[in-house]
Amino acid sequence: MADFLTSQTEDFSRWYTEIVQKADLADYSPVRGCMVIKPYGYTLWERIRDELDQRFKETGHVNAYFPLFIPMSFLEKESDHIEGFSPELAVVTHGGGSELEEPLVVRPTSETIIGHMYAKWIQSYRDLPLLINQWANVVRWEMRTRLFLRTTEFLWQEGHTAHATKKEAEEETLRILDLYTDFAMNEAAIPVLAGRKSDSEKFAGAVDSYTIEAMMKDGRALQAGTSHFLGRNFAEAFDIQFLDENNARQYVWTTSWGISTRMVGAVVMTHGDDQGLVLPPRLAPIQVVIVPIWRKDEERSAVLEVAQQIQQRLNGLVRVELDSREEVSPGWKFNDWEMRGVPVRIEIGPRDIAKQNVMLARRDMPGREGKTLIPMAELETQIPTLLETVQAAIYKKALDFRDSHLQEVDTYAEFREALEIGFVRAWWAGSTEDEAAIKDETKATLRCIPVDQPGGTGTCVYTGKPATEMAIFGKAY
RNA sequence: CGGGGCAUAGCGCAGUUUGGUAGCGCGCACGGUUCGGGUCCGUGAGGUCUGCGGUUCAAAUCCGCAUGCCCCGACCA
Repeated sequence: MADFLTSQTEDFSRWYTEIVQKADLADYSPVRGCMVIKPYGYTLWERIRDELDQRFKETGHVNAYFPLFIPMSFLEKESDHIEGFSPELAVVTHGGGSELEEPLVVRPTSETIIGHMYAKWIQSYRDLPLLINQWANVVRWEMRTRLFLRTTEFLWQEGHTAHATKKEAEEETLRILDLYTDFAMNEAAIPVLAGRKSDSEKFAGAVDSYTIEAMMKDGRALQAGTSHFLGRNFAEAFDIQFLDENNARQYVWTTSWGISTRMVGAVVMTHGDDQGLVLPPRLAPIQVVIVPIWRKDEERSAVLEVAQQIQQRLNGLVRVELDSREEVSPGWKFNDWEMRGVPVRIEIGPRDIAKQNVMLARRDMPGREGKTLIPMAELETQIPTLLETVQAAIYKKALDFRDSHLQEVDTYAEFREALEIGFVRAWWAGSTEDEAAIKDETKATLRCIPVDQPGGTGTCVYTGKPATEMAIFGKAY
């Protein structure tokens, strides 16, 4: 195995920390809990951002930008909201050399300031629905941080919508949940469980929170995106009212939803292996890398010339890069690009040029079995197909892993045993206190009550009461 | 914020027990060699030993305080 990287089985969490740094995704900053996202990691985030943004636009949303600073008093207007966030707020008390009259909060999320503005902007039912998203940084003062998974400052998008009816707002909440699910599966190749959060796990200020839960390669759960139905909580707190068709004053119904740079961590921990990152082709900053191989000087220019031709032919078709570095050997480059998770590698040397072939190597199938020799003429047709094949293959692999680590159980004894392996699905009719007790006893939390239910009834795995829903439990990040 | 650990070259570490002029591997620079799965050899650059204070003829080493980071618990996208 690779001796430059701790293996996943030896210490998964160490593997994660090492690969994030070695693959140049991110680096630690001088400020506690913060990270620098390096160009390769940021490009990956840009790919995530662009795909999501396109989906938001397709569903009628527009982007705007709201300020970083929020008056402290705004957060206090919604009691659950301030209670949930106050322990993790960064507060600015001084500006321009003197103490501020009212402290400013660095946004942990923007419901309040957006609520304030929506109250101004919304007058009539004709102003609704209002569908705005923003791409922003937010700050939450976390106790324990990990690169991408939980940092003091992180990047995300937060959508904030206002609707005339409860039904519309609930539909919006679920539409976004579907959108997130679709993104996770089709772009990030991450199978997720979409469902509702329990009361104890839901967003501070929400009526209902929905989540997409992903399983990492160590069997632990990662909340990869959330969509909240906020009811009229923020509408009442910020007095967001409109006149309906009958000239009656009504409060709006709002939603909010977000996906953050944590998604980068989800990609890393879903697909990575002992050689390093394995990136899904649709999100990979570099989809194809060309590694030229030569022995003698006279071969060098010939090989490089063909390699450049290949690059030009593929340019525009896929994201391709030519590695013409002379100070490292081809073998070194193979390992280097595998560590960085590039989905497909083209190897081209004098032998191939003589026969007008190129060697293709798949990142998801290390070693010889992932290599295919193809005629050079077929590059334009074979490469895009191969990328889609790899995309499908890594999704299948992740899905098989998830399914083989998710067990359905009837008894609490089985429940505890199954948690050692991964997720548990069980009938559930417990209370918030029961959830807390389970967490004490097993360290597992209720991840979600899946949208897709088997139907029928059963017996609650913990309380023994009759249950109408099944829930997913797991140990979470 | 509670419990534990660590801080020495860009990175990973030894040296600290028993105080005596700073060392190894990787990386980096240069030269050569190699190149179809992390080549090999040589030369070289690089350190207020986290900070402040104390003990001592002498401190990376002993003592005190401070700071930062990592791991384990309570909170979280």
